[in-house]
Amino acid sequence: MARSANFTKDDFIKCAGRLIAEGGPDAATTSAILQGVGAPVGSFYHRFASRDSLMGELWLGLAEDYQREFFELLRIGDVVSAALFTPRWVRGHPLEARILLMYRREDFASAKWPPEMSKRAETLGAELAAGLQELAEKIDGGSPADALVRVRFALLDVPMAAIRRYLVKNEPIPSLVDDLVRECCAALISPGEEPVSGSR
Amino acid sequence: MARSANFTKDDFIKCAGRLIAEGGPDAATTSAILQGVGAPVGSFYHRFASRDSLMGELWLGLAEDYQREFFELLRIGDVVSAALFTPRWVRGHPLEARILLMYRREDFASAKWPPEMSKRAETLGAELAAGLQELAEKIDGGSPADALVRVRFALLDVPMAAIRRYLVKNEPIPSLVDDLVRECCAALISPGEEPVSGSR
DNA sequence: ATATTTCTAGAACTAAAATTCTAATTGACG
DNA sequence: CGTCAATTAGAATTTTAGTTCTAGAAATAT
Repeated sequence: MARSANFTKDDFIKCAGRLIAEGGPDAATTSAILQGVGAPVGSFYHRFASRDSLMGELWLGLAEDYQREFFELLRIGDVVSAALFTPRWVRGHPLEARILLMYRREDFASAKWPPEMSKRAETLGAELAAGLQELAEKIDGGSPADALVRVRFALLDVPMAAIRRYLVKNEPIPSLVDDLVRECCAALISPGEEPVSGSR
Repeated sequence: MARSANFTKDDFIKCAGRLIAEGGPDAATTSAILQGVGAPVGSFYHRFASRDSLMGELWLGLAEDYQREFFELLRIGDVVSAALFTPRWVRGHPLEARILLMYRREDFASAKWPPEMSKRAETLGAELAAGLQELAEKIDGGSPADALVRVRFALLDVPMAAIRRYLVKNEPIPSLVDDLVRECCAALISPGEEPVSGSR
């Protein structure tokens, strides 16, 4: 029904991802992306409303992948292995990790994502909060509010902190990181029923 | 010997700091700073070689303050109270903390600080590494390399992770944070001699 | 073959930020 | 009081990134 395309949306998204993994979000300028793909501007704006729009799709895609996998583990219920998810994910997705985990969401949006994307991001955040909440109710960690803080810290903040340095230096995550995460997790979450036997 | 100044370097640095605390490094554009201070461009470039130069002075000043205080604690030697330093510093310096701890150094330098400043930053990093190294030798945490990772994680990474959320939301740091840091620290660093008695 | 629609092309436009440059002030000092 | 250096002043330039716009090319259905 019409001319066939030389490029796909994904060509642009992939290229932007590569540029970001190498040099951060600022390195993914429209012209750098264009040059990387070998496409003219027109072909870019034919597919994306704006650069922010591309950045949004890229970030949301990765964040949704990451969170979906994390939730699968959460369902199973083992707290420690949920805490170990992040280092494992980073090992399995080194490029994606450098994009998703080294920067803040704001670095991907000059404050103006299309509203549809802001909604998606909001949903993601709400789901995560709900999942953690549910888990928090199962442990005893002082008040319910405190238990939530505790769970979020043990399952997300500490693992992130443990991997960040390696992400920044672009080095593989040593297995010592898992030990550190495990030890913190055990200390932070009072043992429901399972002792601290290693999973990975 | 000459005309008296209407502004000081510090006027510009303070104003930039305020802007960054409110809206991040990108909010501290030269024109925003100029407007905040009420000065014309000429007066700015009379004092600073470039915007990067101003950002460098601002960042280095804060980093040096932070690190100096941290080292005073390190000398004393109590590991747990060193780990609790960061939340304490954030409580005492909320504005400075938002500038120093919410962003990466690169956010303050578009890749090009004057070499003198890069040197200062390098020195800071080396001093920190040396201090941690010294401490690492006193604890038993596997190989010497592992002990260093462990100490850095317990004294810096974990406390940072514990406060970041509150920094971002611009909320006061709850005392629960100290508990979490303390618990992790105790779990990570094998007790030299002191048990886990609370200090703050 | 031609009409229709999608896609390619890239020159031109816009906007924002950093920086330069030249001229004018101003205050202390001889 | 006139000179000199530090400082103020701000218009103008440069740079860089994002975006718009108009024209043309290509695939497919009729």
